[in-house]
Amino acid sequence: MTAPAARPRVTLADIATACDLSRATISLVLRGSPLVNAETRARVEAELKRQGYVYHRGAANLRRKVSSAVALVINDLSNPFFAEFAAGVDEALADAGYVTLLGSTGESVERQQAVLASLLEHDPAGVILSPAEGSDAARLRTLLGTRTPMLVFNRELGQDWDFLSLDNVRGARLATEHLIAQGHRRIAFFGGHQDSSSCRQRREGYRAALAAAGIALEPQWQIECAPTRLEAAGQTAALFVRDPAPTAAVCYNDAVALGLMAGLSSRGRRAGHDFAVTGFDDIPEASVSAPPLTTIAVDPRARGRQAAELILRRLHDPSTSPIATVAPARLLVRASSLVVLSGDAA
Amino acid sequence: MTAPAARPRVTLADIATACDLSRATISLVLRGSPLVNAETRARVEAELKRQGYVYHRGAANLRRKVSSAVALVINDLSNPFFAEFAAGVDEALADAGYVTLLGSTGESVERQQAVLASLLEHDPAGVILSPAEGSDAARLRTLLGTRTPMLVFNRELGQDWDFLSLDNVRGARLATEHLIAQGHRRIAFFGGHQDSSSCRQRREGYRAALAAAGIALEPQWQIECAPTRLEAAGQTAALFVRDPAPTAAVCYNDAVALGLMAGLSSRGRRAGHDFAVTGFDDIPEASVSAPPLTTIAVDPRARGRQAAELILRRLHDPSTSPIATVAPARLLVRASSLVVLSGDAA
DNA sequence: CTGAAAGCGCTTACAG
DNA sequence: CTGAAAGCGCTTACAG
Repeated sequence: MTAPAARPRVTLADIATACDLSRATISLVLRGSPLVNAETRARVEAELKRQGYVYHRGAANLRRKVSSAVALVINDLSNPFFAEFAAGVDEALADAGYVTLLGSTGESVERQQAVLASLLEHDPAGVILSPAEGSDAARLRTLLGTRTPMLVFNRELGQDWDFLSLDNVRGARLATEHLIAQGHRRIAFFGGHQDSSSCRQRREGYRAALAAAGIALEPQWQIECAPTRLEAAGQTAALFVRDPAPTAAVCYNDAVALGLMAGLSSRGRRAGHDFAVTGFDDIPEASVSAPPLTTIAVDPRARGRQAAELILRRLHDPSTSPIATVAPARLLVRASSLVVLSGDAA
Repeated sequence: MTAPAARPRVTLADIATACDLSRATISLVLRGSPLVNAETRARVEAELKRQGYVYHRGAANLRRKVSSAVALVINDLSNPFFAEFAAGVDEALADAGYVTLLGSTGESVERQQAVLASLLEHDPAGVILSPAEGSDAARLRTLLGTRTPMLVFNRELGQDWDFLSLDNVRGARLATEHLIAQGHRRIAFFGGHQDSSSCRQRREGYRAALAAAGIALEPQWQIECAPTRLEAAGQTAALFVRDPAPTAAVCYNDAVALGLMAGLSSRGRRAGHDFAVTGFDDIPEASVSAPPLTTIAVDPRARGRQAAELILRRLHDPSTSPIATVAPARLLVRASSLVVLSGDAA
C-alpha cells in the first residue's frame, strides 16, 4: 500500500468551487447528461482539463453499487496459448469499458485460492478462470459464494459455472481422420495423462475416428507421458517395442509432437518421411519446426474474446442457467503428417 | 457496467448488527488490531465466516486515500518474452499485496493512450509500461500528470520516469567475445535495423569487443534486415558476396539467428559445423533448434519481478530522482557457436 | 476495550 | 437547468 500522495488529488469539489457550481452539476457534465446548459458544460470541461482532473471510478462505482472490473485468473501465463487467451480477454473487456484484474497462479492450487481471494476484495463484477491443475471446485465455490458470476475456461470444474471449452473431441477426431485418409491404419495416441480431462477428450475423438473407420484400437499404442517436449522425446521408444509398429501418431499436443519428432530423428527416423505426426494447439513453433507440424488450431486470442463476451453476457443476465460453450477446432495440414506410405507400412 | 447485484452484499454493518457491536470494532478486528478483546474477536470472526463477508478494499482505500493496485501496460502480450515479463510482474505485485490492472496495447500508440486513460481512472498507485513502438513521451506525460509514478521497461522514453532496460551492450559484447575466444576473427553483425535503439546498443557491444581484441570492423559485414526469421534467411547470401567471407555472425536476436541458420543450410553450410552463430533473447525455440542456439538470456520473468520491485520502491520513496536500471545479460553457450575452425578459416 | 461522528470522491432522487 | 442532502462501505481520531 502507498503512503498518501504528496500532491492532493483534484476532485469534483475542486472543479465545482472553481466554476462556482455544485458538485452535482459537475457530475452531470462528467456523465454527459443532456440536462446541463451548453455554456456551463463548456466552462466545466475547460476547467476539468485545466486542473488535470481524473475521474475516480472506484468512488463512483461504490456509490452506484456497480463494478467495472473483471478478474482474469490464468494458470500459466508463460504458456503462449494462455498468454494469447489473456490478450484476447483484455482486448474485449477494454472495448466494453471494463478493466482486467490479472492474477496468475503458476498451476498452483494454493496460489489460485490466494490470488482469487485477493482479487475478490477488489469487487470484480465477474471472474474468468483458467483453472490450475487439480483445482477443487468446492473450495472455489466457498471463496466465490453465489454473488460473483464466473466463467471457467478449458478445464471443467462442475458446479453451476459457465464453461468455455475447446473442442478436444472433434479436434483429435479431425487429426485422426486426416491420418486415416492418408492411408494409415496403425495409429498411436501419444502423450498426455489419463487424469487430464482434455487428454481423455482427445483420446475419445481419436477412438471415435478409428471406430468409424473400422480400425481396432491397440492398447499398446496408447502411450502416456507428461505433456512436455522432453518427456515425449524420452517415450519415443515405447512406440517401437513390438512389430509391427505404428506408422503414425496423434499427439496430445504440439509440445509432445515436437518432442516425438526429436525422438524420431535420434532413432534415425524422420517425421513426414517415414512416420506421420500430428499435434494440437498450433503453438508458434509448430509452423517453423522441421518439418512443419500438422496440428489443430484453437485460436486462443479468439477464445479470449469469446470468454470476455460470455462473462459480460452473464453479468447482464444473471438468472439464466449455466451455459457450456464449445469452441471450434480447425485442422492445419502441414508436412509432418504427409508421408508416402510404403506398401509394407500400410 | 453491471446492474446492481440481486443478492445484497454483506457489509461491516451487517456483521456489527449480528454481533451487537459497532462498525468500528468490526473494522478493528478485520485489520487485526490488538485493541480488541480476544473473545470479541473470536465472535466477530465466526460471524464474518458465517455470513461469507468479503472485504471491500476499494471502499477502504477510498477512505484511507491509498491504492493497492498497479497498472501494467504491455505492448505485445502474445510475445512470450512479454508474457513472461507480465507473469513476473504479477507474481511480485501479488506477493506485495497489490493487484495488477492489466492493459495490452498490441503495439498501437492510440490504444496505449486509451488503455492507460482507462486504467488511471481506477486509481493505480503506479504504472509499469512496456511502451508500444513509436510512443510519444509528451502525450504520455499529459495523461499521467506528475502524481502517478511510472516505470518504463525496455524502450527508453526520456522524461523523468524510472527505466528498466536490458543490457544490450554487454550481451552483444559477451557473444562477440565468446566467438573471438573460439578463434574467430571474421565476425559479422547480422540483422536488426539501425533505427532501433536495442539494435544500436547491440552493435555497440559487438564493436567494443572487436576493438578490445584489436580486430578491425568490416563495414560490408554489418548486415541489416527486419528482425524476423524470414527476412534473415533471405539476407544470408549477403554474408558471402566477397572473399574472404566471415566465419561467424553475432545476430541481432534469436529469430534472426534461426533464419540465418536456415539460410546457411540451404546454401549447404551448417551452423555449428562450418559457421558459428549466436542469437539474443533465449526464446524457447533456441534450446531445441538444430543445432541448439548459443544466445544471450535476459530472463524476462526475473525482469518482471524486478520491475515490480522498482515501482514498489518508488511508491515508498517518491522524492528521489529517476532511476535507470540495467538488467544483467547471460551468455548461454550451445552448439551453434562451437565450430572447429580450419587453419584457413581462422 | 468499544462507540459516535465525520469523511474519502462520487451519484441520485428530490426540490426549486 | 442547478443545488442541498443523503449515502455507497469503509477508517480514524476522539471520547469514554
